[in-house]
Amino acid sequence: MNHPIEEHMALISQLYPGAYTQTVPQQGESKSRRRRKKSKSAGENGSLGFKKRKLSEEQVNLLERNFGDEHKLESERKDRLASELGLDPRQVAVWFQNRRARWRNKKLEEEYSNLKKIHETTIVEKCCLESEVLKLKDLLAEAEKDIQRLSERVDGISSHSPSSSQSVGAIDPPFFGEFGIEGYDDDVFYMAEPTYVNGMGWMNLYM
DNA sequence: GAGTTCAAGGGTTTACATCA
DNA sequence: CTGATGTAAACCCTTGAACT
Repeated sequence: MNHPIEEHMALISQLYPGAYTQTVPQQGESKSRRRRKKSKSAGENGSLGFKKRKLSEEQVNLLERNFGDEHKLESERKDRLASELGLDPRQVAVWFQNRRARWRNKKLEEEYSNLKKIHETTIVEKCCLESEVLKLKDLLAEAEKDIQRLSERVDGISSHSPSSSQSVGAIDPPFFGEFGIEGYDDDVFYMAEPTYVNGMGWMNLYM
């Protein structure tokens, strides 16, 4: 009694003469693992030469639907699909392998484009932060100039006054009050520890 | 004729069976 | 039980025919 798959393969051989005839095991022959032999040219063996056959639209549609359900192909499903599609189970397995490879490539491409987007927005963000740093540096320079001017003014006043130490103490608090800073000594911009804001560690380079 | 697509080839790995 | 050997199938990367 013939195996159903072998009967099926015989039917395929009838439907597609010349295609896969090399891979269909003959009566009493053990099933070979290796499929077709590589042919140097299609017409080398005349009508017996291998001709690559494209799967039909319906076959591909059914395969795609099955792939959508589950990317992995168990042996039972492979045989069932093969018989539904009129294909060799090996062809179904190959199709799934190739389809998984295409799926992986697509995934990789998507991942790459997502990373690219993230990189681009990070670059823009970095530029904004850099220009912010420049603005703040300008402000800092201005403030330092103000400090310099005020301390020169204080020096000028104190040189005419006998109680110089008192007047300096009287002038300082209102000056820092202007910047909304209280309780600081003259080292206003000293930072004891590097202050890392989320993802902004690089800012310390400018400090 | 160069580039792309896709079924299939071929090598490797893994799981299981058999045997000494 | 265990290690060696064989076989089948799954997987991955490459190849080559067909198509654009």
